[in-house]
Amino acid sequence: MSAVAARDPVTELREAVLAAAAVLAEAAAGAGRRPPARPSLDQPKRAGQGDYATNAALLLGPAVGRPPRELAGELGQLLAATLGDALASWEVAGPGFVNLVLSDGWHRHGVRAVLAAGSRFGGGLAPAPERILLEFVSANPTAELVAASGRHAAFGDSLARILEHHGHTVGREYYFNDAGSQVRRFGESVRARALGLPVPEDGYQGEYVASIAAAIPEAADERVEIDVVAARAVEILLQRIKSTLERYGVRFDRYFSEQELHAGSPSEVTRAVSALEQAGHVYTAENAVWLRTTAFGDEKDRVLYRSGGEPTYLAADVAYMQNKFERGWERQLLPVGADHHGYIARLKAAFAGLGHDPDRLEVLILQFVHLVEGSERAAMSKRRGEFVTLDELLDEIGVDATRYFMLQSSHDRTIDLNLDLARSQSSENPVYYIQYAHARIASVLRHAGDLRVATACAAESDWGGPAVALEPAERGLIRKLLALPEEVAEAVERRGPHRIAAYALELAQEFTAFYRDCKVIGAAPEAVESFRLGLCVATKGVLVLVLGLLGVSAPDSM
RNA sequence: GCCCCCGUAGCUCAGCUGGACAGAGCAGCUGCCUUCUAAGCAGUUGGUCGCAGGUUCGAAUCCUGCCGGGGGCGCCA
Repeated sequence: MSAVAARDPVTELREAVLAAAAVLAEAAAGAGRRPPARPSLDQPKRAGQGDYATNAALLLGPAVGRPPRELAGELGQLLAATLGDALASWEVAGPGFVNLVLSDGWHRHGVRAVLAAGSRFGGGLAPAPERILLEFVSANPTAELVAASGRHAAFGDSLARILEHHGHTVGREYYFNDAGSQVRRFGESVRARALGLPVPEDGYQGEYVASIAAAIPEAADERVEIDVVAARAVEILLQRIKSTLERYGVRFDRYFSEQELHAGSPSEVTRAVSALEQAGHVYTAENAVWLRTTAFGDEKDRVLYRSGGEPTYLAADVAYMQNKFERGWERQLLPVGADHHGYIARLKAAFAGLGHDPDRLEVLILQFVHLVEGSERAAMSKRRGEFVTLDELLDEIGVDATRYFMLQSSHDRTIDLNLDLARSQSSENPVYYIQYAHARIASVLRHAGDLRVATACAAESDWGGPAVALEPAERGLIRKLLALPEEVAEAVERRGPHRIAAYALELAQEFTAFYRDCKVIGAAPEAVESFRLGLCVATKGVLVLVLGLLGVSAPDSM
């Protein structure tokens, strides 16, 4: 818990509102009485409704049996007393909102706070920091990464960055299946290609398989076991996947091989299943070994070992979850594709069966990325080889546009990707608008010169007093900067990087309005120029910060 | 049949643990480059928030039903 970071002006303001609401609640109904819901502190969209507005009195009214507008008046008086000079004016509005107008001094102080916090601004606010393991992408190394993987990669990477900024410790892992039937099938497809034979019906048809086969001299040698060919092929593909991810700016702490879980005696899979067995959740029927997931709300029990004795993927997944837990990760996040939704219940059941709190395993569903051609929806099947690879997408529209495109939508919304449209519109991607704002600031600062900027940003610099009124565009930009802490908190709470993408765009818009209305270089008196330079530096810092959270670059010129 | 997600402006989407006349980008139309970057700015056109009920002082937001789109219901993952 960072005391410095917690002292951002909006958090202070929110605390003041909560405190005032609590005073009113207690006065009405005795100590211990609290408002029924958390009062809002919004920035109203419409002019004339204050810089901030709270519905505290509206929530309190029914709870204490008094008219909201009357309570709102008392709330305003309490706030005026608490906030002193920071509050320029307040009013009761509508059914009982309290609209607050903050002073120019409060706004100037806000810019100082942003500058002082630097790259830590808006961060470190997690009330209870946790050790979180985020497993994402985890695409099987039987094909190159497809465009849809770009969504998973961008989502997971950005979420990790946001969680870290909020104060959590995050581990990023890519789990890959290098055992089991799909891998064997892949090996068979590679061999078929090497021998010039038709690829099996249920095999992998894509052209890339031929290039893999060509890279494995022993693939055509039928004396070499298929598992060896499969292993070599997996190794090659994993390398390709890693380089694509690197190009995409996505980092993993570890690539976790499924085979690790099957190795040793007893293996981790064996140990995990034993643990479930000792807890009484395992039984044998029809020669197969079953996990009683129905005891935890699943609709039917699931097989751990098939009748032939082979472990299922579920068995390995259970072992991996246990492995993560034993390494000290207290929360596990697992973004998966929408086609895995039926898998959630059994994973949570197994997690609970191992004795863990199922709330600490969060499976997040990412809806699909649909490839659209014209108005047709095209299928993307890895086996048939009909897909756009992530590399192709990056070739076409670049890393920054791809990441922003993937991150701007909420994870529960399907993304339609029209390659032609993406190509023709890539220059209209909002990401460039944001980057452009950053480049403009960089240009302004270049014109001012390092020395001038440094003196302007010094803590003791003169930024003008009450005699110099701030422009509306300045005040608006400052409030947008100060909104970052709650935006980050919101993005964390919802596991929603798209909130940061939207915020970045709004911030760029506010800056552009400021740039339009407020000349920086040469503004008079000098204190105004100093203040505006400080505001530019603060804005640039926050843009760098949020673009960083999205994994997007912040160029100094465009 | 059962389960999950979505249905907001011509297009792509924010807003959805209820709040004050519905937001942005793009596209369209009209203007603006001797002025800190025109990848920009100003103005303008455009929406019964899928439909119908319900809860509420107040519903795009919560509940129910229906319609439409996507996905899932194997000893595949």
